[in-house]
Amino acid sequence: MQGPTSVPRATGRPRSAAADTAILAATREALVELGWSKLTLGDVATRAGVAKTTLYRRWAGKNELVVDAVAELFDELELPDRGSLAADIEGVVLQFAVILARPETKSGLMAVLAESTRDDALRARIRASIVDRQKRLVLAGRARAETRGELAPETDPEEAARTVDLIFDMVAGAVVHRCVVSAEPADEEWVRSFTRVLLLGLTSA
Amino acid sequence: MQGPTSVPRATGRPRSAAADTAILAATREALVELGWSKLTLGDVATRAGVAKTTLYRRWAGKNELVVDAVAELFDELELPDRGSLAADIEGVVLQFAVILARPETKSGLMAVLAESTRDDALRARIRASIVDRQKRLVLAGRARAETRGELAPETDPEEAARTVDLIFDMVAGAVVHRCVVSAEPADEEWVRSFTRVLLLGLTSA
DNA sequence: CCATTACGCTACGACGCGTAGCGAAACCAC
DNA sequence: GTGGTTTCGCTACGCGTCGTAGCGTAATGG
Repeated sequence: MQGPTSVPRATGRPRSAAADTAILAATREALVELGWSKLTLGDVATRAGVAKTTLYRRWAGKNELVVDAVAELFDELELPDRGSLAADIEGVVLQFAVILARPETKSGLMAVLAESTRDDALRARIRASIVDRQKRLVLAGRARAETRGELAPETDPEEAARTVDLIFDMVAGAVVHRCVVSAEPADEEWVRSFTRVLLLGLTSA
Repeated sequence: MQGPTSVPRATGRPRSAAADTAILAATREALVELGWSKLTLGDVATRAGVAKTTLYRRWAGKNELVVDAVAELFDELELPDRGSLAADIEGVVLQFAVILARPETKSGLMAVLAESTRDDALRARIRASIVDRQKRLVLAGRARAETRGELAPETDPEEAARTVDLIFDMVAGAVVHRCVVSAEPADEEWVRSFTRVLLLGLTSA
């Protein structure tokens, strides 16, 4: 999912990897300054120092380009061991909030999500590049909590999958809504309150 | 917040109210068929049977038009008394999910939210027309639960406001994420699971 | 050296945007 | 009625972006 058409030809002049990174960086820069609707591919090409045609040879359009540009922002998410399930969740939620606080993340992610409601291929690309990629955090956190004895190991795999999806919807949904719609900072205090409600709801079973 | 410039002139030809409703309906229809980015104001005007200039006399642009068109969709939300707090929440969450399942709601709402990240005036319009307008449901549900004795009355008004905001972020965020990002139906089973976690988290205080 | 592919550049038609100008229509005050 | 005022439908226009085609050049491998 990284980059455009990831099929390297055996012969001929190879594609410039530097151009890829320059284009994606220029896209994020343009997202910050212009937002989604005023972002033009010609402007991105100029910022990146490449020709507009080069951009069109690698990406089909605005949507695909922005998905790749935004996806890289989420790769820095980690799940450091903070000793308890509550602390682990607070940590990763706070990281998520920091990334979402950036204007390029908000503008880009929301816009491609809006487009994905009428474009199944785009939605699949988003899921593969961003959503499913980060669901690993939920799985890792659950596994770590089970080894600590904080959570009972789930026997039914289908039920476990449903729970993971529910947690992901609740965490990502609440943080996005807080940052984008309510437009107020998801700071430590808010994250603590949210984590407390979530964890109490999950463990009071 | 209803309609465009809500200052009726004392003299002169009055603005056609039928044109307003026709334009908003045409906007929703175009959102279903074309989505946000391919929606053009010329096309909307043709569908509504009005001139393009008439449209520009009432709305400043695509953003404001779609906000008003989408806001009407949420006005049908109600909070019928179902006997218990859990049932009340399940009912309103399910209504919310039904509205969000419509393609015009998903495409329109997500798009204007994306634009609002770079436009403070638009964000204010969204909050006034949609978000704050529906926060009444949370307040009504809490009040009803207090009279039932299911919830202890909150004494600190500031703490109460924070709790209402948190609940709203969790409910709206989770449903939106489920419908738009996960792209799976927020059916009765999912709503029951979600409500159970939310309610247990809130009442285990 | 030659085939192959990527690159930069220019130019082009197509299309939506947002506005200006016009005559006709609908309303109110007198 | 009559005049003043505002809206409406229509046409036309300049502007900017889109996405593509064509060309010569640069970079790789056989």
